[in-house]
Amino acid sequence: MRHTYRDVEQCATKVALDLISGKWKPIIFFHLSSGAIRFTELWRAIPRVSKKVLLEQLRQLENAGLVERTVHNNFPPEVTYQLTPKGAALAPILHRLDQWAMMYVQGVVQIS
Amino acid sequence: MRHTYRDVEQCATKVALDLISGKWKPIIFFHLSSGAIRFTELWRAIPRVSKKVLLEQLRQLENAGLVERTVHNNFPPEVTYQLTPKGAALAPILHRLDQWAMMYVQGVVQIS
DNA sequence: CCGAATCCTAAGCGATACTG
DNA sequence: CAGTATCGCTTAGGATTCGG
Repeated sequence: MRHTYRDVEQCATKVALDLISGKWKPIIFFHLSSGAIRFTELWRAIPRVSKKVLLEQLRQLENAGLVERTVHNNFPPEVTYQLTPKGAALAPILHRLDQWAMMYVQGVVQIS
Repeated sequence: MRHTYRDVEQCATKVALDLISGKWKPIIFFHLSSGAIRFTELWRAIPRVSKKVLLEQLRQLENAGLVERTVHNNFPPEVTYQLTPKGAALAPILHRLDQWAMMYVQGVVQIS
């Protein structure tokens, strides 16, 4: 007997994927896993993304509780972003996805 | 020294996420992990998706080599879908995402 | 039963210019 | 340096209809 979802959002996998699905979120995650980083530094590390969009993605991760935004009262302005514990808990899982993808592109996926 | 991606698509995590990001793909994955299933059976198990969209998602998974489509020469027509080994190799990773998401929605994410 | 064709809408993303 | 505002494009997804 197969299970039936009444609502799409009841699928936990989808919940997780929605949180990290965004054109630049995986890359943001990648960079933040090295530690806190300033906005402009992150922006320069990711070519071809507009500041507006990068900020949108960061806001979404922040609202999801995966990223924390810290304002340092300096001049010139300094704002850093870093992973929260929730976000960091995701890192090892994303790392496994990473490994899978590397094997995937080589067409040699066998046992995980 | 931080790494810089020249192209977004070089991010392996993004490659993987792109393959499984789609409104219904996680749910399709969930159902197919129970074994092969007929199209209409799958369609009925996922309420509120049009056949067109469900077919699109299946095609994409098929083109990605994660799902296999089998035509049985019966009448009435019978077509079943099932995970390929590549697709099945993804299952345990998705399962961990699942566990993370369940803790996430409870706000109690600690150590993975 | 399975799938293709058409039309439509909402959302994501991008380019650009501007501000404290 | 960090962020906002506006505009326009492209695409994913959905409703519906038709066909083998």
